[in-house]
Amino acid sequence: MFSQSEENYIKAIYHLGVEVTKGISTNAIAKRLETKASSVTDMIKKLSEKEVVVYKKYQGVTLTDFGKKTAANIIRKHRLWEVFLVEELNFSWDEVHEVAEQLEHIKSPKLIDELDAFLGYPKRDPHGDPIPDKDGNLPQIQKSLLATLQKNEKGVCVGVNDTSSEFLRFLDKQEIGLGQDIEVLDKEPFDDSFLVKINGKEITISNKVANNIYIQKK
Amino acid sequence: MFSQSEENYIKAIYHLGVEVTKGISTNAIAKRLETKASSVTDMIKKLSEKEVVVYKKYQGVTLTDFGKKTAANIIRKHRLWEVFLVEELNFSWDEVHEVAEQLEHIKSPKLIDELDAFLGYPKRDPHGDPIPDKDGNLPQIQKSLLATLQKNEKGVCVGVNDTSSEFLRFLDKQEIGLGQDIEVLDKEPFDDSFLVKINGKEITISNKVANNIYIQKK
DNA sequence: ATAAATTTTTAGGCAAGACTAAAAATTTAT
DNA sequence: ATAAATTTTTAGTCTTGCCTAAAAATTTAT
Ligand SMILES: [Mn+2]
Ligand SMILES: [Mn+2]
Ligand SMILES: [Mn+2]
Ligand SMILES: [Mn+2]
Repeated sequence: MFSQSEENYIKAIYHLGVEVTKGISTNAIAKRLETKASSVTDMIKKLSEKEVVVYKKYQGVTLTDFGKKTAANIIRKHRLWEVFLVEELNFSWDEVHEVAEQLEHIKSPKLIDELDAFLGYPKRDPHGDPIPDKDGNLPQIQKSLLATLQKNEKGVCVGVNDTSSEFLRFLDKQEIGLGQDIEVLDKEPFDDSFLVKINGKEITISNKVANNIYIQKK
Repeated sequence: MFSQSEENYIKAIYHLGVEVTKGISTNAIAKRLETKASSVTDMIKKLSEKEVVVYKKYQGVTLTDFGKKTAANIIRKHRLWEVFLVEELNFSWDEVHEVAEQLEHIKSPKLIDELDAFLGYPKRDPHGDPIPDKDGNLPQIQKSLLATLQKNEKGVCVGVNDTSSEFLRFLDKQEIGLGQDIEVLDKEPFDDSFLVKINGKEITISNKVANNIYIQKK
């Protein structure tokens, strides 16, 4: 069994390691967990002894298969709880993260499977992120950033990159959410902003925003 | 905010303090939490500084009003989660304790109120114990031990004293549960056992068992 | 009332997980 | 290629929460 702290490190390493072949740097982990590099080195050594990561001094870390599976399980719990909070307890998608961050550490073999069944085996969390299955398999869907769409292309919103409350509330205000159809009417070369049609309305979206919305082209 | 450990101490002191006017002894707390007396003394000092308990050396501790309210809130969370596990996630009443012991420490103002509403504001947990309201008020019901019933008296099962898995599974086997009608047909002076009628069946119940079942006379 | 037994506290330590400051290694710039 | 900058590790410390062993206080027995 892993401590809460160990689990947070494992999850951080997993997330930092998506689409990266090299070892994850000490500093990157420290930054993500808002801690100091020296603390990370300490923890890395422990995780290395527990065979969760492979670690060579100054080379960064990589998750072992065991580590990846462990990470997937924590993420599975995190995302299932997020679904529960939004679907059953009236949380909005910008309120769930902090609580799920705690709930993901609850240890109970039965709890998470029953929760999964109770929720109807959801495939994605409230932010559009896929929920790993019991064996840690994570279904990848094909998605692209709204920013990559060309003029007159259409897509449907399937996720967000930035999951901060600020951004999510901004999207709420603009009436942008998962499943929403989005059409690029025009691109402004001056500031790379987008004129899009959402919900029948035409609105302007900054490049930064367009780079934080995932869509599926259609 | 209190740490998980602090919360467990507060809860233990609360439970030990029910119907006791004197201070709760260090040893009693140690026994309940399966820890050492010296550890208890350490923690007691900390809780005393935080004004959760009143403590005089060698005199045991008493919860302050603030401490009582804090305890009630933890117990509220524990019991609401137990209801959730049994009512929604197919846990049986002997499986919930360990998980609720973890869930009770989740910090979220919104979570527990929404859970309460989601569950339909339950008044009692799966073991018949009352659920404190938001302000820490705990409705006391009138209940007595089955062992206090006289021959030919009847009652309905409203709770259990021992909440161990062993005892609860034993009750399941005997088909004894909350809401069950129980009639004392006879008392055996030799071993103080009881002949009772439950579910139309006549069964013999040891004195020990009779001292762990709460009933409401009728 | 004194002695014995029990309870409680103190003293000293340990492990986890964090931190600061300094040393060592690596990477980047010139 | 060397120097400068950056990253990473080490060394030493701190807090929390636990432990054992011993001392002190209280309670119980004679
Ligand atoms: Mn977490
Ligand atoms: Mn999410
Ligand atoms: Mn607990
Ligand atoms: Mn209960």
